[in-house]
Amino acid sequence: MADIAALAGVSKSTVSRALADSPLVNNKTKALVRKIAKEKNYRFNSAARNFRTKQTLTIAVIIAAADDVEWSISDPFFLEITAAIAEALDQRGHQLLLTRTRPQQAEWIETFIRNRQADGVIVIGQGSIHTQLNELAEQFDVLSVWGAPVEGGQAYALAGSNNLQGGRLAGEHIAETGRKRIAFVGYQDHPEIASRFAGVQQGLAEHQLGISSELVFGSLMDRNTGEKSLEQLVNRRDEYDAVIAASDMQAFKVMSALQSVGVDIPRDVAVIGYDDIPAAAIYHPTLTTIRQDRSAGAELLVDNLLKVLDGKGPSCIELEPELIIRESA
Amino acid sequence: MADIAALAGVSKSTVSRALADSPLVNNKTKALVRKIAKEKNYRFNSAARNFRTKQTLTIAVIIAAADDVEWSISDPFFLEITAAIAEALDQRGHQLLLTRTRPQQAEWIETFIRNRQADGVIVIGQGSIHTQLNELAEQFDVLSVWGAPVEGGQAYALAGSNNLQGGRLAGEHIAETGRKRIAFVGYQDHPEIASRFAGVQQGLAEHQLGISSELVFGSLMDRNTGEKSLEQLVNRRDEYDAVIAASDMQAFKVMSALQSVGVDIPRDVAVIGYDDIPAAAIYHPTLTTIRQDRSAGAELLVDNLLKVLDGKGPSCIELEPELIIRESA
DNA sequence: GTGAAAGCGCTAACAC
DNA sequence: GTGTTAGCGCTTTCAC
Repeated sequence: MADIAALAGVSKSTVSRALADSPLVNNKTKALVRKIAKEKNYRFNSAARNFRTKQTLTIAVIIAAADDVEWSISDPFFLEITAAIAEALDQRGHQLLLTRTRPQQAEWIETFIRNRQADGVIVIGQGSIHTQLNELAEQFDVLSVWGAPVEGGQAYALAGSNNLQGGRLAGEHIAETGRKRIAFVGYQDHPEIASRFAGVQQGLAEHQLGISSELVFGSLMDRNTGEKSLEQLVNRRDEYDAVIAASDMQAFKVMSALQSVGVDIPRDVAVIGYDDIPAAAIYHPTLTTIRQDRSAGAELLVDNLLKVLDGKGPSCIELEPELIIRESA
Repeated sequence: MADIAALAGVSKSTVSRALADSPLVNNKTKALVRKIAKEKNYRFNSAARNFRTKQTLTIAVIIAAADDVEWSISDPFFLEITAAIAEALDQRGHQLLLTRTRPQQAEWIETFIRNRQADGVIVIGQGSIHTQLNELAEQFDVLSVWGAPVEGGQAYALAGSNNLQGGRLAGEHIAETGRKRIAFVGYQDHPEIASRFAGVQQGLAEHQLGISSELVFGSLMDRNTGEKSLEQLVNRRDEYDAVIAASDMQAFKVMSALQSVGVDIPRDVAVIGYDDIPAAAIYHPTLTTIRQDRSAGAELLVDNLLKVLDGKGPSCIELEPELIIRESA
């Protein structure tokens, strides 16, 4: 920068201002400085700038894993929304620091912020750390979370799809296609899944249907109990004619296991998923599911965070999910 | 830091050294300083540290898209290897800056490095920008690429699975299961896919088999021609009894399309993929495929990069892929 | 409209 | 083994 200043016959300050497009500096000077900077292939040193301005224009993204549930890594939905966040951040002039999942996240997030490695943090999935996230959000206004509203509210900005409505859409659709004996698969300790389940119940109730408790199965992605749940599900295959799964990946597991024992989908059993990941359109039969819009979700997460960083209060917004009818239900 | 120094009755330098665990500083002093730092909840300012040390301990990751080929975003393999890189970097004390894909990558990468936003760059997939990558690597020794060796060699560090061998495994397996009329699906302008195809040919040749040119189809992921290729593939379904696909996602598309018109897999047509993404074990029938180890690949990419950053020459390493036999072939 | 100068928080020569 | 000091490259106040 000093070199540019010397070449242009002005001071470093003027160069700085010219490059920052400050209205203070004369247009002619500005043009000259910029021309020289371009010729000399000048690039600002962002380490110095970050240091000086005390902001990094960088946002950290964490994929929160629910304990014991292999949900995060193997599920394309989380990775896709991360990619969408990268895009949204880029459009707004920010960068994305991708971090590895860790159990003791809350403490870790704090270190992260205080170290000034990122201006803010986006957490995908509340997992089971809502309380810690809340405490953290009360100290630092830098949190934006993808998940579901929690009883008692939350101090952090929240975005998510309307899981209750999504569940209802699934329940209604299943009921409308004439199915009577419904099974549900998913990890209900998770706020989002709990809402989906509640929605399913509502949707079914509108048609005088319900889910009997023996037909509620735990997550098929659980490292410890997933196998067993799937086995039970297969064993009881005569007791239901439809399965509502909490995610597409689980729906695939259900279909594959049932198909292996000769069950025809959807003739014998209808299956419906949640997320609408790309594979949903490719599976045979193609998967009926509830679509969550990742791009819209990502933009919401980013805008929410930027608002919070700007000193505005945390918002809580839910996107409307959409029923995508395909072959499986 | 000044505060900690004052509280401990030592100088800032000593605090800096104590926290960096320098052998220069007396153990007693060190313990005292660390105790106070901990009590006061001191966190170093990484912006300042980056500025001072001229390194960020951050690595940028780019997912390179081949033009017109919707390969990157919708394919879980790329996202998974990204997650594995995050893990590998973390273990080595580095962070991962995730960047959005852009057409004019080469120029962009340069800006990136000169801005000192990252110490190095990992590019996933060479796409069609091998030449630019090479030019860049000659200027800056900060590049590590996932892909396939290119004729004439490359100036950047390269890691990838041995695609020739992977292709051969697929070809041999198909031949050994008694299939005679083989089709291939994939985008051969891509160096990795070209190698896979060559390997397939070799594997088949060992059994006096080959692929007739009418049975070589373009990528099913191509935004413009993908649909048409798939349609052709279905129309000619009586002309082949096996399909070798360049990726699992394409294999799924093939299976789904064939199943929809009543083709039984694997009885009528065997299908084999490449990657072994999680869904491969879930699809019905489960997918026979060539496994690329993402964790090993990610570690290789990171270690290669760290070596290059350390001033050592770029290495070129191929991982041995593995045939995973399941139901589809 | 421009320049001079201070200083962000840390590390690393260098001195003792 | 510890302290003193300089300085990384930039932005921004303050003075003119």
